[in-house]
Amino acid sequence: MTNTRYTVAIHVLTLLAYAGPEALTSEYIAGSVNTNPVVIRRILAGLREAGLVRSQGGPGGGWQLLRAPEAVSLLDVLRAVDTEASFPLHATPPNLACPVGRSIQAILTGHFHTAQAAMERELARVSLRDLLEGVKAQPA
Amino acid sequence: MTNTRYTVAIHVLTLLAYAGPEALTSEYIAGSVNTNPVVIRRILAGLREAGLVRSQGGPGGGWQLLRAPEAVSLLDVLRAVDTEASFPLHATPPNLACPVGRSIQAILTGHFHTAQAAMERELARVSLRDLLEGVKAQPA
DNA sequence: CCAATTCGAAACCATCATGGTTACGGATTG
DNA sequence: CAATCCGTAACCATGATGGTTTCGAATTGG
Repeated sequence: MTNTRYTVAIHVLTLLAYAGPEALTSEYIAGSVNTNPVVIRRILAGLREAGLVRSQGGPGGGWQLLRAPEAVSLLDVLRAVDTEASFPLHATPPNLACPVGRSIQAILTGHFHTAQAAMERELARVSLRDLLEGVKAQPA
Repeated sequence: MTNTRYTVAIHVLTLLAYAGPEALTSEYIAGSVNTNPVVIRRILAGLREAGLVRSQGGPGGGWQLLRAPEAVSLLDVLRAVDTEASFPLHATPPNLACPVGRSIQAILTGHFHTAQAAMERELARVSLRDLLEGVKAQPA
């Protein structure tokens, strides 16, 4: 999994929280992330669908955070980008004539879900505000 | 991450545990997983480096589990295949001239590590023996 | 010693996800 | 009306992944 969208999404949301009510353009944001504005718009489009941000066209437009930073958890962001962080099963279905092949997927699904849930519990404990505090505590 | 090696590794190890002391050939194992023998050998080569299995060439050869099923956890398997399950950071380094860009990676690394650790704690609680019991409890 | 078996490893390929880029239309602002 | 900015499609290079073929080497057992 070399999918960096989750990290970029968190970065961008933290930047928006840092900026407060001011709208930031995708070009400006891309300057902080160090990538292309279209990449930023793609990711922010998903976050908009999740109700986390809004966009505004035209001069003076850009992107704004719709919730208070303490009301957005890292789990919220994960759900918004939906980068299926779980464990993928087999590429091709196992042999159903084999006792192990027949049942392994159902068994693993349960255990993977439990592990995933434990991870999500931790992500739910961290908010954008926590990240902001970390950023501001940074030495110049 | 559409990396199925972890799931296949667990499947194969469960199959070896199911077979007991008998050695299974990569071709036989591939029949259960429903893939190519070389794919199986590739994955098992990694598990051998981790000390989980051994291989034997020639007629009557094949693969055997080196530990008791209850002594192999899903976390052991994850470490063995080392499919960096964590969250990748930025594709290109963020802009260090931006306060958020400068500090976001270090901050996220800590939180990601905490979440990853919680997931691994759950994986450590499940052993191959648990999976075997699930397989054997399966209706014919 | 020989033949069959099995792994080991390299090489190659098709497929797919990803991030980056260009381009252009549409909406908004002033 | 002109400038700004998003929305979206299209295209591309890159890399990871799983599958496949092939051949050599080691081992086993007659």
